[in-house]
Amino acid sequence: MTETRQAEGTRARILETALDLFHKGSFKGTSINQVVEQAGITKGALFHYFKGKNELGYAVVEECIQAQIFETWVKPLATSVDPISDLIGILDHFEEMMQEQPEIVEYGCPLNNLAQEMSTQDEDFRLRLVSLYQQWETALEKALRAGKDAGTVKESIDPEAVASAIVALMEGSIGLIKVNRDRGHIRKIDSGARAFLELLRP
Amino acid sequence: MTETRQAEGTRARILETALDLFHKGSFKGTSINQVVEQAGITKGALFHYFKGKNELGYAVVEECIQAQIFETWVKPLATSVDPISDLIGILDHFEEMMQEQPEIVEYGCPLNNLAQEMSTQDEDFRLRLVSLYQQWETALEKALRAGKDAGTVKESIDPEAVASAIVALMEGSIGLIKVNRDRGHIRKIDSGARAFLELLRP
DNA sequence: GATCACATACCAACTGGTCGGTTTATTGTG
DNA sequence: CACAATAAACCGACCAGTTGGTATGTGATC
Repeated sequence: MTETRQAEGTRARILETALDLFHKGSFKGTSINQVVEQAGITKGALFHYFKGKNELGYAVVEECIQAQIFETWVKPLATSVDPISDLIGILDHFEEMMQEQPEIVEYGCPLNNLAQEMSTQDEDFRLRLVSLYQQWETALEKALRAGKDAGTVKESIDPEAVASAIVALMEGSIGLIKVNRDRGHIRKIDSGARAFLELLRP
Repeated sequence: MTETRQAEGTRARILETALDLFHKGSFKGTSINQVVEQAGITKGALFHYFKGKNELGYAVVEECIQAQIFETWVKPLATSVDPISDLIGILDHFEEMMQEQPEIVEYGCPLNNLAQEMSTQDEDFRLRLVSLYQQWETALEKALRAGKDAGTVKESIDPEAVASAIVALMEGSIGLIKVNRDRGHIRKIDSGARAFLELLRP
């Protein structure tokens, strides 16, 4: 209501800004001052909502990144009986997104970025990050099992192992795309990932 | 000969120390003072050999990491006619290493760590990092082609695309292991990667 | 009048980097 | 061979700027 004080609005803007900066830069590489400046608030406001920089990071993981992973990787597979087709559908969606909002793709996967940077440095970060990976893998594993039952996935595969291999393949591919910015190379990586997924068909 | 001055010895020790710290920590996360302290030298010595922190980083990539990638990923495949078996051999070798020198595995792939952290932040870093990935992919592509000729690799695959998919799978897997430190999970990731590779056999 | 939602001023610690200087090795010259 | 001249190797105090974090204040709301 009031325009000066808006409780949750400020907190949300801090979170949103922090996610953006942590994604385009890194956790250690972005300063609290940067977050404060870009969010258009003050340090007092930030420390009012978060105990410190780390706590802000934890909140970004638990609230923002968790939602992103759920939206793009868990939800689309929730009721899948043909996970390979659905995964390829997600890749198609990425390619569309790359033209509309290139930054989202250019700067890699927020989850992987933070995980690779912070998991060896801070156990509290690590625990929260593994939890997200867990959700992702579980969703895949379930979908692979359903696919096996429906006959859309090769009988011989182990859903648990292949689920984590798919996560590895996805994160690895997104990471490679981030480094090889060249469009030609991106297409190569993309078709490589697709080729691997196709091998899971019966 | 002399014990106080040893020219290349000092430079090598700086490089070695920087690689260690950049690997266990990160580039932005480690300070020049840390490098100086752990190497047992002084700031003057460091800036005598390297123009700045970035130049030190470039040298670490071009001299240290390049050598590591060549040793573990390029050389073993140089004359391969059965790349899948040889790749699985490399994975076996990793498992042995995990018990002797756990740190090398715990902290992930130095190339990927640096690439994910720095490629979006510094173009000079990125260029040097893509060059290493290029060498890796080329070695794989060549081996896959040889495998196809020798009948040890499925005819239908595109060596170029699959080469980058294998790099993605490896980097992704190493990344996941770094986050999921649990031994059980590590074995799951490992067998997932192996399963994917096996699918490339005829 | 207490509490919430911020704002402002400030701090010690640390950052990458510089600078003047000293010590040692190499090299040209007689 | 001596010896001076030059260059390379190295030292450590110092710098301005930035870091994450704090202490105190202020105006609105319950």
